[in-house]
Amino acid sequence: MTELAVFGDPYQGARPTNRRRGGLADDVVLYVREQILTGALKPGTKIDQEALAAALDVSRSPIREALVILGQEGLLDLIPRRGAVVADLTPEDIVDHYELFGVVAGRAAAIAADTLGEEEIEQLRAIHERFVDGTIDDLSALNWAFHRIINRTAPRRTRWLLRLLERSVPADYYELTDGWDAQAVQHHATILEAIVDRDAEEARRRMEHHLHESGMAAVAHLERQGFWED
Amino acid sequence: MTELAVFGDPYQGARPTNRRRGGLADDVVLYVREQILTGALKPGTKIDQEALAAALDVSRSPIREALVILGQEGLLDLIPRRGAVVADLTPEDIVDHYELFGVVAGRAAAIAADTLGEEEIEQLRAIHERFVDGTIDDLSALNWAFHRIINRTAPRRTRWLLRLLERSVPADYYELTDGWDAQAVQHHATILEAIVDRDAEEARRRMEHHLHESGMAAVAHLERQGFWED
DNA sequence: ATTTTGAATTTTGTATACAAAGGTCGTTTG
DNA sequence: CAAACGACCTTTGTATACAAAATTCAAAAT
Repeated sequence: MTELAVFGDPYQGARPTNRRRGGLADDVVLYVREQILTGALKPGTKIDQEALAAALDVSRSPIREALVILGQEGLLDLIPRRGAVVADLTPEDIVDHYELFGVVAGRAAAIAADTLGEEEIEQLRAIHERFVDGTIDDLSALNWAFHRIINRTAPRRTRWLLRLLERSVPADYYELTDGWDAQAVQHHATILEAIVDRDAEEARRRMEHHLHESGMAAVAHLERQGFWED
Repeated sequence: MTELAVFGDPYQGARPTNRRRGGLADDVVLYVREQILTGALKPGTKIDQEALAAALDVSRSPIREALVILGQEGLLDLIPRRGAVVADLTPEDIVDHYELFGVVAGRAAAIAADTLGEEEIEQLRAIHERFVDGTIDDLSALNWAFHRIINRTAPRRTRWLLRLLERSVPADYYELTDGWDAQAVQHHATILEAIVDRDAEEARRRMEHHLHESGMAAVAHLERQGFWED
């Protein structure tokens, strides 16, 4: 019943971390995004290109490309001729972001309920079961794997948007919140159930709810971390 | 009944065209995006940075920044160390994109139904009426103004996403499709009605439907234009 | 004839140089 | 004393230069 990984773990897959190295700009993006999402860089802070370049020991070329990317993600405000400033990121923004995440992931879940193959549903169930007893594996990876299977079936543009929404928000942080796993297990169970029942609308609603709650957890976590202090 | 524009037309507002000039990169983005969305640049075509720089008479610095932006928008695939390629843009992609547009704009409409002030609803009605007889004004501008009022009330992150979805897709094109106006008028009427009734769920459904149909119109238009020929 | 190999060439990614707009701060002027 | 001005310095935006990876293409090998 639990044997299904013919070619290894079904969730072996390449999480962004493993993704092939691009240029220096990617490193800069990762670094600055981390700084922003951990609260090290407060909203309103101006990004000094020269200083950042010196700190990371690269030239301004990759720095500028990174700033453009972060600007597109909404983490920086790029004001022509006067540089980049860390964008506001209020609790309302986080909640809103997760709400958007919800409607898009909800769409993916609805599609998954309609189109997921039996084998894939079996994979989903297996991952979920591992998630339930939660001792053997890295929970964060299992969580990711669960959503991955659902999102894989979504059309291309939807997958693109999901990736975008996934990275421009604090993640992997709230997952450590005490009690989050228990809640997530419950949510996943209900989502899985709806998918098994081929009930697309229900799958959508439950996924939206799951992400709504995740947003609340993220806000709570950030507040606890003092993200909005000072 | 039709007088309400105290400070001029309620839809005088700054459409992206009027928006303040950034750097050269913005021009390049506009140019390349146009080329892609009109079909002048076919999917799979490689972008020669040097050639593009020469054609637009700028250096490669703004070119590269533009390519990064278009990559984030999903119009280009940026492959490290081997350049940018025009991304696939199939009918399914267009439909999917408008579907996403639908769920996000639907969220905005639901919020609008709950939070729009009476004066704003009055503005909406006025714009809609001008849209109905459709002779005096630029229909595209009125359409834009209608959605603008609804979207203005949405929270920041939602507005950000709407802007993103708006520009990375063929627009202002399908609007010229014969019969589109009539359909749009009907849709707008039903949306307005739901908002007046403060029926958030109905407003959401109707907005989703509106954008679904818009997507179909966009695909039909592109097909008619020979976007997918050759 | 097809594949392989390896210089020559092109093209990308990064660093540096330069011009112009923005910001600073002291002085002047009302 | 406050506001306005302007010379000076900083920082951005753009262009150019350079190093390294990728592509090309012709000759060699199977």
